[in-house]
Formats: sequence, structure tokens, C-alpha cells
Amino acid sequence: MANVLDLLQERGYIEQVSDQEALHAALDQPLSFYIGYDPSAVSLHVGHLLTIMVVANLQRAGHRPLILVGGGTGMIGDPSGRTEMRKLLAVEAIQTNVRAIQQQLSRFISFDEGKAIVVNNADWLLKLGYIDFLREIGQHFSVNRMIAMEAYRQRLERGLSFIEFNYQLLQAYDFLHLYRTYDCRLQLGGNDQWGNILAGVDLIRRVDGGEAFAMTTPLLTTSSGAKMGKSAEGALWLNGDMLSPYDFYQYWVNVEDDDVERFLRLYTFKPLEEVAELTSVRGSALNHAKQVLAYTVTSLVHGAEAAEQAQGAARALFGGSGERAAIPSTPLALDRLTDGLPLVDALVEVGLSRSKSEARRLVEQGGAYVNDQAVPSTDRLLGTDDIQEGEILLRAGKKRFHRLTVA
RNA sequence: GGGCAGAUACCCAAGUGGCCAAAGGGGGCUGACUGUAAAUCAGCUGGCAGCGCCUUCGGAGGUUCGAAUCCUUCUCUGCCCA
Repeated sequence: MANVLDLLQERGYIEQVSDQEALHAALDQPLSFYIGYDPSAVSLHVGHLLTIMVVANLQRAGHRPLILVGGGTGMIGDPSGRTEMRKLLAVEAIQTNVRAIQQQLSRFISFDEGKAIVVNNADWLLKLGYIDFLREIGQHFSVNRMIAMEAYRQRLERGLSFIEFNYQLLQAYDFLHLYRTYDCRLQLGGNDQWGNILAGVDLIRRVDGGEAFAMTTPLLTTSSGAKMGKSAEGALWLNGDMLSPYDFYQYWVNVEDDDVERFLRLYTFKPLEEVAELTSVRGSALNHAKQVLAYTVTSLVHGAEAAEQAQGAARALFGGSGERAAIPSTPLALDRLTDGLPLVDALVEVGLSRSKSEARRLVEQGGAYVNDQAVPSTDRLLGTDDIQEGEILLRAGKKRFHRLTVA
């Protein structure tokens, strides 16, 4: 049977690994590994998806994930890859987020029978004594070495507070703690975590003489250079209440041509032969591959039923036939239409525009449509005449849709 | 603790008494072209009861007919010295 490490490398998940051969050998036996997720939001987003896929692949290969939610470190903020200091979070907010994140991950990872464990570093970090910590851990860190690191160098120019500078020690300590209590031998993270992860590997060797490994995933950008996981509406949340499955699906359909193959490899479990097959075509024929990508990822994140609906909705809007049920919708009371509801207000209400000014601009620039009819004037009122089969279809620009369902 | 330099709209960054809702760039939005792609070109990009009004240039006061611009003070940040 093939080693997972080979599989991960083949699919493009791996940026760096600390000791290729030794890790390869270690992965022949089941081992425990960990990855940290920052609980600063209630939902994970597309940017997290890459490591989630790696975790899922590792678990499928028989290894045990320890999901560390940074209830303790979240109170500090990792300076890696940031130019500004981060906001400090309230304790209760972190608690709610931690629960929500575990819930989300359970779609990808099985938590049954201890096959994966969620740990919260607040449990051990909060009770650390400062002096003890300095004596046991602090003595192993060289400030000279730390400030030479790329991650800190950038911040040294802009300013770095002491609390942030400690982040690496805490993360290294997490690794040591998990190594001791769960025999955790591998830490996974985005490539911006490389330095922090290695610090843990080092610490384990120095303090306990143990062997541990680091593995990082590439920091993805789209082929035109934009950061992954941003859209017009902001972050691409995995939570269906924060971003509808339809919009999520649309994100993947709208991926650039040059990204389709890579994304199929990274964000689905499809065999590589099938990926190659799907992406062997050029030009508009690639749209099929994009649909497969969108359907598959949506199905992973939101379930097959939601993916089905999202696809149906997309086809209804862009292809002609299909079920439009999954197009985001807002209920509207009938009596609001009898006197005429300003279109501009409706656009804002359903979230197609952020303010009335923006809505007006949209209309003025010819980008607003009611039931696929371009709207000529900002004075346009929605009335009962606009109802078609119980709803009014609003559209902003070429591809943002919203239904008003009249009740 | 002392000295110096800063804090401008989503981000970077100009502006140093009225011509400033504030240059330029990035990002974003819309349109044209397309394949629900990219690239390219054009327009838009504080809010609202629109041809006018309101809020914005770190916070609070003040000077002035008038302040992002001057003064006082506070907060925060960077640099240098201790």
C-alpha cells in the first residue's frame, strides 16, 4: 500500500517537511498528529480547507488527528504573516467559536471512538506559572535565532509587542505537551507556521530527546495572484448560514481556468487520473470540469443535497433549465408591494447592495435587473405586477441573483 | 524617563487655513468583449429625504467668518537616547 506522504506529495499538498525519510518511515505506523485552528471566528473558511483536506487524508490512512483549538493562544495572536497586531478576543466568544468549529470539522473528520480528538490549549496554557515556564521552556529559546527568522524580521520593522513575540514559545510548548500526553509526533500547518512548528520539533528534542516532525501546506494564491478564499462578499465561510451553499458553489464555478486542475487535486478526493481526464480540454469545455469541482467541494462541505440544489439553481440561472430552489431568497410580505416598494430599498434589503447609494449606482450603470429585465431608472418601484410564480427575481450585474418570495 | 517622527476613507498613500467628500495606487463594483474564465478597455467607488444636506481625516477641547490643515491636551505607534 502506498504511503500517505507519497499521496500527499503527489496531489500537491506539501510545501515543506522536516525530515522526509524519517517521517515517511514513521507514517508506516499509525501516529497522532496535530493542527491548530484559530478560534477567532465562528466559522472556518475556504482558506482552512486545504489543511482540512490533509487532515482528512491522514485520518483515512489510519492516523489520529488532534485538533487543537487555540483557546489559550487565541488570546494572544500569532504575528506570523501579519503586518499588524491582532485584536485580542473575549474569553466567552472563543468558547462558542470552539464548539462551532468542531461541529464543522466533523463533516470531514470522524470523531467517533477517539479517532480524532479536540483539545483546547487553554486547558494547559492558562495554568502555566510564569517562572516555571521560563525555567523549563524559555531557556531553550535563543532570541538571536528568533529575531533572525523571516516571520519576525518583517514585524521588527513595523513593531512587535512582547506578547506576540511569545507566541512561538507557546506553540512549541503545545507541541511538547501533546507529544507527552498523546504521543503526538507530527504538526501540520500552513507554510507561515513553518518556524513555529520547527520550534516545537526542536523543543521536543531538547527537553525530552524525542523525535517529532513538521509538515506544511503551501499558501495558496489563485493563478492571477489573489489570495485564496476571498470573494466580493468577504471571506468564504464554510458555514451555510454565513455563505449560502449556492454562493459557495458559484465561487468554485468561477475559478480561473488555470486553477481548475490544481483545485480538483487539492479540494476533492478524486483519483488523479480522473482529474487529468476532466482537465484535458481547453477553452469553454473546461466549464464542465469547473462544475464537477464546484459540485464536489460543495457536496463535501454542505452535503450532497445542498450541492444538488446549488447546481440546479446555477443551471436554472445560467443554463436554461433547472431547479431554482437554492437561489438565495428573502420572504416579502405582499402588502409591501401594493403601494410600490422602491427597487433601491429592496436591493439593499436582500444584500445585493450595501447602501442605497450603491444600489442607485448599480441601476445607473445598467447593472440592475428585475425578472431579467434591465431597470432603466432609479425610481423603479416593485409592484404586484412584477410577481411571477410567486416571486420576483432580482439580479445585480451579470451573476448575482436573489429571489423575493412573496407571501 | 528624555528627544524626534507619525496616526488620513476597505488597504497603501498625498494633502499642511477656504478651490477637500479629500490627489494617486491597490482592492472592489458596473459595462464592453467572452466561456458564469483570464487578459484588455471604459465608468463608478462616504451616507442620505440627491442638483442640496449630513457625517468623515486617532480622541477631547480651543483659535478662526471658515480647520484634515493652527494651538492645547489625551491615547496609540515607530525611531533615537537612557
